[in-house]
Amino acid sequence: MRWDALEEEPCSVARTIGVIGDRWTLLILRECFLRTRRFEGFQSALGITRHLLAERLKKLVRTGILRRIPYQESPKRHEYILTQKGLDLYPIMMAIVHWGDTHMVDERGRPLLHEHKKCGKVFDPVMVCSECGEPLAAKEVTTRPGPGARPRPDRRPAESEAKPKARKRAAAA
Amino acid sequence: MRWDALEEEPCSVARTIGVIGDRWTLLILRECFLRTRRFEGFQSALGITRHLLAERLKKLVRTGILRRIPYQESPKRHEYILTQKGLDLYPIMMAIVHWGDTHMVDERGRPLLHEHKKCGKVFDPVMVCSECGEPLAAKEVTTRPGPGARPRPDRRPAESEAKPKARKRAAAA
DNA sequence: TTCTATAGTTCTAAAATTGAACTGTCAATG
DNA sequence: CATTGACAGTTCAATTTTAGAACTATAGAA
Repeated sequence: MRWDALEEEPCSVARTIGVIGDRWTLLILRECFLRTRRFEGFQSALGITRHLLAERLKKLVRTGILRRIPYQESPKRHEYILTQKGLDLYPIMMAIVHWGDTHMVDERGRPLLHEHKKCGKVFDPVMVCSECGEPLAAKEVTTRPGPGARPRPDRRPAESEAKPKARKRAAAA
Repeated sequence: MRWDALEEEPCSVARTIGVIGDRWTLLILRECFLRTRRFEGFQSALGITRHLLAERLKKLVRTGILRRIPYQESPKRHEYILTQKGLDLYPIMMAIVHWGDTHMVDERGRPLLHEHKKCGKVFDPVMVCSECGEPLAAKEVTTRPGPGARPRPDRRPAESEAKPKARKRAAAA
C-alpha cells in the first residue's frame, strides 16, 4: 500500500492516519498544543532533523491542519498555527496522553497535569456517548456500515491463474 | 532521536507514540477492534508485508497490548487478542475515527457507524472533563508540571567548544 | 565586518520498508 | 503416496525514508 493511497480508503481511521499517522507528525502536533509555533522551536524541542521538520510542516499546512502566518517582514518569517481542523485533533492528543498516563508512567508519576479552566480542577479526559452520556468501552459498541461503506477488499496477492506455481525447482524444464 | 528512546521521555505522548505511533501499528490495532485475530486475517485485510506484520505483532505482544494465544495444536497456531491495556486504546481509536468522520469523509458519507449497546443509538464519541463532565476543547485547558516532570531539554546541537566556530569572543586566548 | 537568529535546502550514509520467494507443519485429496 | 492447500511465519535484494551534518540566505546587532 502506498501511503497516499491511505487517504482514498473507505475508512476514517486509515484516512486520518494518512495525514497524522507518523511519529514525527504526532510529536509536532504535541508541540503545537503546547504553544510552539516556530521552526526553531519545534526543532529544538524535538531534535527532529531540519529536513524532516520542513517536510512535515509542509504536509500539515497542505492538509489544512496548520496555517503558515507571517509574523515579520524582512526577513520574512512565519509561524505555524493550528487551524480549527487542527484544534479538532485535541481529543486524539488527550486520548494518547491519557493512555500514556495510565500505562506508561514510571514511579515518578505523570509528567504533565491538565486543568480545566471552566471548573478549575485537574482532570482526566473521559470519552462518552454523545447520545446517553455514558462512558464508552470497546465491548459496549457495535459497528455497522454507513453510507460511505464499500466492501472490504481482500489484498492477498490473487494467486493468478495465468501464473501457475512452478516455483519449486524453478522452471524445472 | 532513536525510537526506543521515545519510551524514556518524560512525556506520555512520546511514550505512547513509541509504542503505537506508526502507521501499520495503528492499522493493525484498527483490525483488532474490528475482531481480526489471525496473521492471515491482518495480512489480507491490510496488504501489509508479512515481514512487517510479524515484526509489529511481536512488538505489540512485547509491550503487552496483544496476547498471543494458541487456538490449535499441531500445527501450533496462535491468535492475537487485545489485552486490557490494548482495549484501553479504544478512546484513541474512536477519537481518530471521529476526526476522520468530521474532516476526511467524501460525499458518500461515513464508512462506518457506531452503535452504543446500552442506549441503542448511533453515536459520536465526545471527550469530557472527568470532574465536571463538560466537553473539552484545547482552549479551555491549561497544563502544569506533574510529579514526573523534568525540565525540557534543548536538543539543538550544542555548539561544541571543541569546534572553534569563533563563538562570542571564543576563548580569546 | 563579523556574529547571531531564523528558516530553510542539499547531500551522503544508515535504517526501515517493500515485494517476492521460501520454509515447515499438518490435513485432505486423488 | 505424492500433491495441494491453509496457515504462520522467515529470508533476502531492491527501494524508500530518515538521520546527521553542512550549507544558503536575509537582516539586525556588535
